[in-house]
Amino acid sequence: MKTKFFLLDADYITEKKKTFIRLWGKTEEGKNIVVFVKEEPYFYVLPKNSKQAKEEILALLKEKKKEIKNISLVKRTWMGEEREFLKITCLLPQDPPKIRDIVKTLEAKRGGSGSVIEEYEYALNFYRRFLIDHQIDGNCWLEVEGEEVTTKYKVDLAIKADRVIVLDEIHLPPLKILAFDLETYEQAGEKEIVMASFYTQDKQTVLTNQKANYPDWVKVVNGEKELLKGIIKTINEINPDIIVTFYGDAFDFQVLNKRCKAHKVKLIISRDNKETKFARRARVSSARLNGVVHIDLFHFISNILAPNLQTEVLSLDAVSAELLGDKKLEVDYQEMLEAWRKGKNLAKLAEYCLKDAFLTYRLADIILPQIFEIARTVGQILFDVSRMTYGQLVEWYLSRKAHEENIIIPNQPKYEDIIKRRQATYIGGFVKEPKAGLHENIAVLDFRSLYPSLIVSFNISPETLNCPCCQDDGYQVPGLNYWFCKQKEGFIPHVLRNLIEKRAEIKKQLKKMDKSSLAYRVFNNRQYALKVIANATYGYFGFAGSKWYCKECAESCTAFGRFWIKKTIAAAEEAGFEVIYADTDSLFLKTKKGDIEKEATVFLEEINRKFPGILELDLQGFYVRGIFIPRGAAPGTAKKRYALLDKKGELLIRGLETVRRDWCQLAKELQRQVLEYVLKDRDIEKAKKYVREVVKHIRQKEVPLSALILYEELTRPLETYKQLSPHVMAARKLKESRGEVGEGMLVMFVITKGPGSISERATPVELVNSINEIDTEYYVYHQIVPAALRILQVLGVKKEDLV
DNA sequence: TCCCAGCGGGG
DNA sequence: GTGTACGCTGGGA
Repeated sequence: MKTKFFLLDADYITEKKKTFIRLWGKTEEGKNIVVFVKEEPYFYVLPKNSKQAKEEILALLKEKKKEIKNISLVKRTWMGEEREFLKITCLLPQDPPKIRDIVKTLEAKRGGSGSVIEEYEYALNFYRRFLIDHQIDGNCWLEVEGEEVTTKYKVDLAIKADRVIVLDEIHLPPLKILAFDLETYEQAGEKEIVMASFYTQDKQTVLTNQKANYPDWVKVVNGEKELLKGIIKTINEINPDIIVTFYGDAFDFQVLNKRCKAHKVKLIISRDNKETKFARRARVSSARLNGVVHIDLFHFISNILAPNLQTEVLSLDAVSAELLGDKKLEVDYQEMLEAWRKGKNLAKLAEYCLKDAFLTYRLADIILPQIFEIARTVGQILFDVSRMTYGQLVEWYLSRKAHEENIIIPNQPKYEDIIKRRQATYIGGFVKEPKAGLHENIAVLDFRSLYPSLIVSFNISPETLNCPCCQDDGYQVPGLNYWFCKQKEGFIPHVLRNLIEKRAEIKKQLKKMDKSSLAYRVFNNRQYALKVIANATYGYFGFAGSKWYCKECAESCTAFGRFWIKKTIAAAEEAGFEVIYADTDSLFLKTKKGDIEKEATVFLEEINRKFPGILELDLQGFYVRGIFIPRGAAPGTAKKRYALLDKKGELLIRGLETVRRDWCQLAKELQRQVLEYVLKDRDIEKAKKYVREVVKHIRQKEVPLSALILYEELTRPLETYKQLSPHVMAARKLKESRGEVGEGMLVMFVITKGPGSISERATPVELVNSINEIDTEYYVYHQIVPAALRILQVLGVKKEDLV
């Protein structure tokens, strides 16, 4: 029987020493399907002498009583050369690393006979390896041939298949997408779930255990345990293919899991009836529901989209404002606590909760198609791809390409090597420090994909570095004793060149397409996916955890980059521009003679004729005014900081927004206001006056106490702190007064007047009776003045001008 | 100056 | 172990 379906998720199970890949998906008719495919794990051994190595390996495995399926001799490319490898096929997915541990004892460097030099690809994740080997384009249409089997899974169809064929179709099957959000109430670090919202195309509902008068889309249950059961039941009834959350990995699913454990409720949402698992990852674990894809949009926004977003704050509120033009319902934290405590305004909270799910759903509308295309490009599944950083996307893309070209995938560095690699620094991009202060009529130019262009143009790759064939006439790296091969294209330039060409081809086709068509949207996302990978390749060379790490390659990219941007700066100055700031691949220009727009356009045309290969300078935009703050000009100016005002009156802010919760509300708002006065009103005096006003208000205690609260979290048990920072001291006082203080508690405190350090005077807000107890000078000198000076210092404003 | 610890996202 | 991994900043010592 032949069946066609769209792949959504992949994992594996082991049954009686046999391993099956599970492919979860959806048929064209909308049936949920699972396909089992038998697969065997394997890895490679690079032998010094293959006959001897094979004999010794077999003897050793016999001695250790370790079973394998077989050993065969294969040819693979390694560091640009074809070599003979032993391919060891194993029985179970966990075997390759274990058997590798035995085989490695034969290496000479580990005191063995030396018949084995090294082992490869023993730590590749099993289902990811499967996708690579079968050239499956991540989430794509597949055709399988096999027979139907019965399972206890929540699916309409289960098939045991022997053949998987990849189909080239762009449409999506009917998918049910659910956005979901929780509200919790925290006391002494202990969180309880009090509300949940669900948003799908045809069902929007809120569930809560807090009694009040609600609209009819809110359902009230009795107690938290019933609420948990209700949440699970609601999700299972909706039976979504994809669940989207905003920060669900680190918050919603974590809390849900914890509270389910506390009430002994089983958190089963998966299609194989297994409890929700948390796949361990770098900083947060990911909630994985077998057969149902959980996408936490925050990862993709923070890992991939952030550099291209205006906002530096990645909250649901700020991201929605930018991408959707919509915002969260306004409810501040104090107001929310009050509502839960006193049962006040709960209908508003229900609306707030549903709005969050609604925004998440709408963000998914935009973001999911992008992730789908990246998944197809990289060749891995949605769940993983949606959580990858740039480096990981590049790595899996290269792994897939390596397999296509019979190239061995290099090993991941060991932890000690990562540490060592981190110490090996090299010179980065060229930065011409900005001329501090305000500038008018600015043109911003930048190189189109500078580093990918350089990698392709100068054949920058680990195997082409200092090749013996081009000692005298290779691509010489400016200022370094390296060269790259001119004879043979390296693996990475080869992959990148194809990628850039493919993208150019897609962009050409896009011009002919109807913008409202499905094909247009799909191909536009595809060219974006290719761009994402191309632009990340340089960083990947220099990333310490990278499999294709090559410090010399990364160093050469920046060296070529510096060479060309300096040349461009010189040319711009020659052409009569003032270069007010330049960083790596961008230049900020002013002109004294004539119109900046005309001048810059002419300059662009001229300079682009002179560049080699595919190097090209683009116009990023024109700006009416900008403020530039050099490194070290004010506290907290480690990275690039500037703000530009465009012709439409929109502000483009980089590196200035500070929204840490250890800053009080008043300071955060003040900084934004100062920036607007300076850029929009062009009035430094007004900004100064405004700051002095705020200082006066604080000193006269004319500000609400709530604007002065600092929020900091107790991340560990109170007793374990060596360093008695302000929030720790405040928490101690809280414990004295009411006894309950728990790990994970958000300490809300203010700095009160009196003797001692800031810490000693940090007081829980609930122990403060009036604004008169506040240490106004702390707020003036540690909050307001630094926030203002961060911007105003470069305009010649001094502390004394503000207080 | 160095070191410790929190932030970020969520609520 | 379906591995792991940040970079910056404020405050105390």
